[in-house]
Amino acid sequence: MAATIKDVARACGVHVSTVSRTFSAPHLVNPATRTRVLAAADDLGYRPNRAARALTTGRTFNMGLIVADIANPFFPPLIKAAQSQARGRDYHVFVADTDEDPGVEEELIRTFAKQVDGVLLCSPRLSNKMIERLAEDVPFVVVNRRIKGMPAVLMNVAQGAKLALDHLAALGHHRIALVSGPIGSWTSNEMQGAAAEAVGLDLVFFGPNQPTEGGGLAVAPEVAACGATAVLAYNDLLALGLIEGLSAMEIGVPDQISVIGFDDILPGRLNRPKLTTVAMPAAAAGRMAVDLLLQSGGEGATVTLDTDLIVRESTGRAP
Amino acid sequence: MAATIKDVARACGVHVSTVSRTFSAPHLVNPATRTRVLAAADDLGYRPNRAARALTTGRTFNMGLIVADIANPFFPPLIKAAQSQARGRDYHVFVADTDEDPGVEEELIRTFAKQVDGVLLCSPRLSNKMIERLAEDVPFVVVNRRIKGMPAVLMNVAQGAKLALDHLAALGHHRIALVSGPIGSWTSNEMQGAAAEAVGLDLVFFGPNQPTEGGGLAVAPEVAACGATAVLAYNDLLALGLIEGLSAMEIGVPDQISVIGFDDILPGRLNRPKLTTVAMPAAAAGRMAVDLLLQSGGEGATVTLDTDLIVRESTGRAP
DNA sequence: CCGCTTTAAGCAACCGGTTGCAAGAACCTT
DNA sequence: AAGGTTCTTGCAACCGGTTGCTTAAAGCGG
Repeated sequence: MAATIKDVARACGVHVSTVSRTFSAPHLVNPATRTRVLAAADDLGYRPNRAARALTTGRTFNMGLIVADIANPFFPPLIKAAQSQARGRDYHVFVADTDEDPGVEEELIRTFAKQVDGVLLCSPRLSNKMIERLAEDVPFVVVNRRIKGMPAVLMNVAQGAKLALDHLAALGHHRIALVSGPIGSWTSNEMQGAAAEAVGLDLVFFGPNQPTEGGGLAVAPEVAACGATAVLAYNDLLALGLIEGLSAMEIGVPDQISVIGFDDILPGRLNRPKLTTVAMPAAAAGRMAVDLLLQSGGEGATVTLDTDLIVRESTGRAP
Repeated sequence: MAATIKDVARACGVHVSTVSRTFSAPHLVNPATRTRVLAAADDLGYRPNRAARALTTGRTFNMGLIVADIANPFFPPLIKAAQSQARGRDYHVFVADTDEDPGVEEELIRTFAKQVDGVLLCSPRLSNKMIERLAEDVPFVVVNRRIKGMPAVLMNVAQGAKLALDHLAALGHHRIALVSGPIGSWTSNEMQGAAAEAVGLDLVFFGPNQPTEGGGLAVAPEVAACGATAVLAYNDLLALGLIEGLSAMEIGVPDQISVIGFDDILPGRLNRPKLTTVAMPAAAAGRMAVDLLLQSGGEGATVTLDTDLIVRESTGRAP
C-alpha cells in the first residue's frame, strides 16, 4: 500500500493537518518541522493523492482533450502542443478518442467531467445543443467549432479555402470538385461556405465522406466521372486516398486532375506527388486552447488562427 | 454546481446510503424506492462522482496509457484498440505522451498513479530499475519491453528481423546497414540481437537515432557512404526519412539501395515507393495489454505476438 | 515582567461517496 | 401466536486530503 498523509504524520509525531500544510501551504509551517516532515515523506515514498485533494479543493490540475480520431495525423501535433503547454502550467492532459462516434464522445465527456478542471473539445461531432448542456458539468474550450458564448479556437478555414481556390483558378481550373467531410463538421461547412462565394467557378459537391484514406478511395470514381479538373478535399487523408484511387484508375495527378487537401500532415509531405495543402496551425491551436481554458472565467473568448497554402506537387495547370 | 448524492437524498426523503446503494448495489433496495430515487436523480441530473467513489472503493475504472510519441503513427492503432477493448469492460483509457523524455514519463506515471487502476506502458524509455520501483505505486502492463515478473505484451521483433534479413539475402544482398532506434529501446536491442545471429551477412550498425523522419534524414549520408546495398531500419518513420534523404542524394530506392522498415504505418503504404516493412500487431497488442491488466493479479504473464513481413516496392534485387 | 501580536500546530468538519452493522418491519413456519 | 427469517433502511465510520477556527507557545514593545 502506498503511504498516506497519516503514515507521514505518525512517522514524525505531528498532526495530519501539519503534513498537509507542508505540501500545500509551506509558509504556514515552521521550517524545522517542515524539514522533518519532508524527510519522513521522502522516506516513506509519500506522494499526495491528487484525486483526494481534488475532492476538497475542487481543482484537479488535469484537463481532458477529446479528439474524433487519434489516428488522423492532424491531431498529434495539436495534442503534443497542448500537453507541453499544460505541463508548463503544472497541468496534465488526458487524451481520449471518440472514434468519430457522438455517443462515445458524450460518454467520455461525462467520465472526464469530475476528474478534470476542463475539457478541450477538438472537432466535436455532438450537436451544439448537447454540447451546451454538457457545458454545465464541466468547462469547455472548443476547437474548430463555433458555439455561442463558449471559448473557441478556430482555424480560418474559409480564408484557406479561398487561397486554395484562387490558386486553382490561377492555374486555369474552372470546374472544381469539393469533397467534404463528416456531417456536423464545422470545418466542412466553412469550406462549403467559402466555396459558394467564389465567383466564376463551377463547383461540384461530394459528401458527406469519412475523413480518412478510405473515404477518399471511395469517392474517387465519382470525382473522376464528374468532369472536374481539380479537387479541394476536406482533409489530407481524404486527398491522399483520392490520389491513390485516381492513380489506380490511371488518372494522373496533377496532369489530369489537381488535388488540394487540408491540414498539412506528414504523409502528405512524403507522398509522391507531394501534396499541395492548406496548412492548419494545429500546434498553435493546442497551445491556445490550453491558455483559453486556464484564463477563461468560462467567458467566450474566440481566437481565430490563419491558415497557409502550401503549394507542392499535386496541383498543376488545367489540362 | 452539479448535484450530489445528498441533493438526491434530500429530494426524495431518503438517506444518502440508500441513494448510494441504488447505484452500486440495486438489489439491496426496494424496487419502489429505487424508482423514486432514480427519478429524482434523473430530475436533478445527478451522476455519481467517479473520483469520490474511487476514494473508498479503491477502483477508478480508468486506466492510463503512456506512449513515447503520439505523433508516431505506430501508436494510434494500438491506442484505439486499447480504448475500444477497455470500453467493452466498462473502463476508460487516458492517454499521455512523454515526448521520448524519461523524466516526463516518470512524472506522468506518478500523476496517473492514484487516478487509474493500472497503466499500460508502451515502449518505455525509463530504466528497468525505475519501472520496478514505480510498479509499487500502480500496476503496470508493459508493451515492447521485458521486465522480470511484470506482465508484458511483446512483439516478436527478432522473428520479424529474421524474416526481413532472409528476404534481403534472397534478393542477393550481402552488406546490410542496420539503423537502430533510441537508447534503451528493447525493440532496437532485439533487432540487433537477431541480426547478430544471421550468418553470411555483412552488417553495419548505425545508432542510436531518433525514431522519426528527421532521424532517417540525418543518417542517410552515412548509410549511403558505407557501401551497403540494403537497410533495415528501426521503424517506418526512420525508413521513410532515409528514403527521402537518399532520393535527395539521387540514390534510387530500391534500384541502388533496398530499404525495410518496421511497424507498417499508413504513410509507408502511401509513399512512393511503397515501403516494404515488418508489420507489428499493434491493435492486437493494445487489446492484449488491456486484458492482461484486468486479469492479472499483477502476475507476470507474458504474451508474444508474431510479426509479418510485407513486401512492397522499397526492396529489390541487389545491384 | 506584563500584556499583546505573531507564529505554529492541533482539532474537527467537510468534500462525495461506500459499506459493515444494527434496528424495525414484514413475512413465514409450526 | 410466538419465535425466527428476510428485507429494507438508517447510522456512522471511513477513504485521503484540506481548511477555518482555536489554542498554546514564542516574540516583542514598553
